[in-house]
Amino acid sequence: MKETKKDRIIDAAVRLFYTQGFDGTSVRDIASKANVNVALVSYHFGGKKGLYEELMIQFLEGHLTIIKTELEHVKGTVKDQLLSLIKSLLQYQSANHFVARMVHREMTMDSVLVRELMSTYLRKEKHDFEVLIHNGMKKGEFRKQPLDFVLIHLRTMIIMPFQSPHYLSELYQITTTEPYFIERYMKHIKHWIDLWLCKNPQEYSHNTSTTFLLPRSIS
Amino acid sequence: MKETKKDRIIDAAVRLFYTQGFDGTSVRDIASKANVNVALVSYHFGGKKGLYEELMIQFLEGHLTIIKTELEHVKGTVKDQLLSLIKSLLQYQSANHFVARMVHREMTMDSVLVRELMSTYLRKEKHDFEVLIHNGMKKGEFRKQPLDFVLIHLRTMIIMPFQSPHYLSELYQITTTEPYFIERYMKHIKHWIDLWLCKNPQEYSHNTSTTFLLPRSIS
Amino acid sequence: MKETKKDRIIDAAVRLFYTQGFDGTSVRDIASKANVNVALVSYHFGGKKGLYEELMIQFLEGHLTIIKTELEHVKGTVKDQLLSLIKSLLQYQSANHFVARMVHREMTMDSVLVRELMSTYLRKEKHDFEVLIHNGMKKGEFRKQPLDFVLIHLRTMIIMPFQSPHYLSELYQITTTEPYFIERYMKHIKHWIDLWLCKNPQEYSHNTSTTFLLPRSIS
Amino acid sequence: MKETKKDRIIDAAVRLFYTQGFDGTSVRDIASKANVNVALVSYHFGGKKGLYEELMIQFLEGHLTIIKTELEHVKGTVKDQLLSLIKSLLQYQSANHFVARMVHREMTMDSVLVRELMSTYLRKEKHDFEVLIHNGMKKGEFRKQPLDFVLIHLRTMIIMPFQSPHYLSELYQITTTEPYFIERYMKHIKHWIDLWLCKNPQEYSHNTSTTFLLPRSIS
DNA sequence: GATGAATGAGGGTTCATTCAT
DNA sequence: AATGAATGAACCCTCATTCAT
Repeated sequence: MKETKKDRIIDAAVRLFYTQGFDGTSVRDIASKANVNVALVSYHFGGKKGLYEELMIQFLEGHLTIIKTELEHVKGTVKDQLLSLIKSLLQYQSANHFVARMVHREMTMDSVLVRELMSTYLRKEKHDFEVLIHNGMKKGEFRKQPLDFVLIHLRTMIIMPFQSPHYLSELYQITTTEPYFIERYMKHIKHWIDLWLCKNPQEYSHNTSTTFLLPRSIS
Repeated sequence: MKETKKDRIIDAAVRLFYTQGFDGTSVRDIASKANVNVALVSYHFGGKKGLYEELMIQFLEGHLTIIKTELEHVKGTVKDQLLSLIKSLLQYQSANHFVARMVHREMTMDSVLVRELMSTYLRKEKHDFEVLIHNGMKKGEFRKQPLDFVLIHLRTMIIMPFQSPHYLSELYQITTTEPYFIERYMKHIKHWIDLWLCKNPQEYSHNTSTTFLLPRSIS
Repeated sequence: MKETKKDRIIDAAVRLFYTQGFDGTSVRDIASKANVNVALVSYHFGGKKGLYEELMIQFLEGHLTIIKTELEHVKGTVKDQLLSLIKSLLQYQSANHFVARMVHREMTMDSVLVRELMSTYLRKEKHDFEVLIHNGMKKGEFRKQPLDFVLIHLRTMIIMPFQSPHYLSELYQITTTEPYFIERYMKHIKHWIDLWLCKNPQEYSHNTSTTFLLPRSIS
Repeated sequence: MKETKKDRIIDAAVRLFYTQGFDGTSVRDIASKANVNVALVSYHFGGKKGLYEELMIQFLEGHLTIIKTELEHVKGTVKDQLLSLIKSLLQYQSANHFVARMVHREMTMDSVLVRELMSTYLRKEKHDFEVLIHNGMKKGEFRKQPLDFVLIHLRTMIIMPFQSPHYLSELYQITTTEPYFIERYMKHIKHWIDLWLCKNPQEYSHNTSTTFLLPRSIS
């Protein structure tokens, strides 16, 4: 059950890519952090780029798997399905938050790799969400409205905490990987769904335990 | 009135950093794209890093200037102020969309520079928005509610189109730099403000000219 | 038993530093003279500076080792010890005359490295000679006299032929690395010791086989 | 009577060459230390090398001038002439100790320049000393003996304090530029001349005011 | 599976100098 | 006399990868 050198490389790589990006990380950095010979990266992954792509693809495939599983197994209203799906995606990112940030950042690049991954994975993701929302409309649960900005908005909310965890922690002292964070954030998203998608929005009960007003320095 | 070599360097750098990131761009790339000697980068900016930071800081200071100017000059309801401010920020980013993406991406890094810039610029930005929203609450325009996620949500919406323009264009054929984009997107944001912040949300009139239903491939 | 590339680098470096000094020698010079890839210098020695320091330290440690060995093993009068020690040091420098000159020149610089090496190696050397001369005085072999200039004078004589071999060869056609040179020079030093240190100086028999009078061009 | 920029360059250059050597000093270092535009070095001296050579030659010509003047004007015994000459040379070097060390170090290089300067200046210097010592022998003041090592020894003593001032100050706390140093050192040299050159050596009176025995740590 | 030596390419920066002003 | 912009060459070093062991 021991950790292989290959695993050690992956661990080290994830952490370094997460912090410094792809170009900012050298194979030597990875190897030395993994306490492993430099040549081993090329041996196991066919080079730095191969390692990187493997990490990206692993993450994105897990992502798609989550979506697929959710859509197949969850019953109930479309809204329930949607909420369950979002929560799963948040948990997935939280469990892999190093890779998550790495992927989200890389996706802002203009590389051949990104273009390929977008065509392959994000297009699928987009399609699944489209179908889901569309179902909600057909069943009368959701208000009819243009889909594009809704989908984009939804995705942005799902991704944001793991794309800019640094911003949240630095300016709001919010740790996005703590288990309680997801619950709090889910309330926020639920509120958005009620307001934006649903026909008869429930009243949103404010969680008064959190910051309600401005810090003293402002008032 | 001619374009100096220093300007040419800036132009080239912005485009390359935008596409490939900081570590993915070499000074030789920049110099050759600017049709300029390599040494000139060090001469004018004290090195690649200096050039990069200068671009970041210029952008962020312009950003803050916009906010300050808006808050001082715009009259009317708080909602009007907020909408005007957001529109200005979108226009500013659109006018500098290369640098914008560059900055937004860099802000997801864990570097000393980022930490400094966050403390300096983003903290101020956060504070100004806090005051604005708080005013809206005091005057009874906005519903009272916890501020943190509202602020984060707001900022995410403002930044998103320029942080991931690639995603929008690739999957939705939306060009974020076209003038008409801002108007469309402003409607979206206005809707969010009405639903989320205001007490008596106006009815949101769907712009039926845009995609209403799913693409044919789905139905 | 073959010569490794590392050795080849050392050989080339020694010769080049000797001729052109540290700053006057480039790693490319070294690598190409050693018929070796440039990167290998950094690989084996951690860079040009590392290589340089390794050479310096190796030489100085050998130097100290000579002194220690001599002082431990040589019997007889103090004068005998002194003469034997000096001869060994001359031979050591002669055997490593490239590095010797390199080191002696570097020691005239005002660098952090030099300050460290002086504190470490030359202080020890000075101390050993002090003890030796002091012993000679206690035993009545040497005349009592202030030590400072004596030590400096002695050291200068030992070092001079290898610090300025060029001067000797250019103006006096004296090759400091020929074996016969050391014997000739030892007579000179022996004379100085007799005159300066010893109580009853022996008569100094001039070696009439060497230049006695001025060259014809003068007379 | 104001200091011209040209002078400022010379001052700065002397100090920097003295500390870091020729290759270790950049034109920018010099210009910035002199508070002067970089291009001015090329303008006034035709480049870095030109400046360097001018400094070397100025010093060596002053050196030769001293010798010439001394030999023409000083009367008395040959020994008196020699002592007066040596003292003048020490004072000259002391007055120009920055350049002195710079020149002495450069003279250990194997460059075309050095070869030329040796042929031109040091050969003359050697010749003048030869004549002087030879005169002393003819007049019966000095013992007849081979000249080569005597001349080399003499020159080494004259140069040493300014070639390795750092060694003296670091290990013996001797400041070679203090006025009193020359007087002390002259006694030492006088002693050597008495012992080595003269026929009836006077008794050497030890200056008991200086370190006589070993430091406590040794005894 | 794992390693240390070795490499060619390219990294960013500094160099001394030139030139128009 | 003096300058700031500009340059081509060279600087040292690190890069990802290969290969014999």
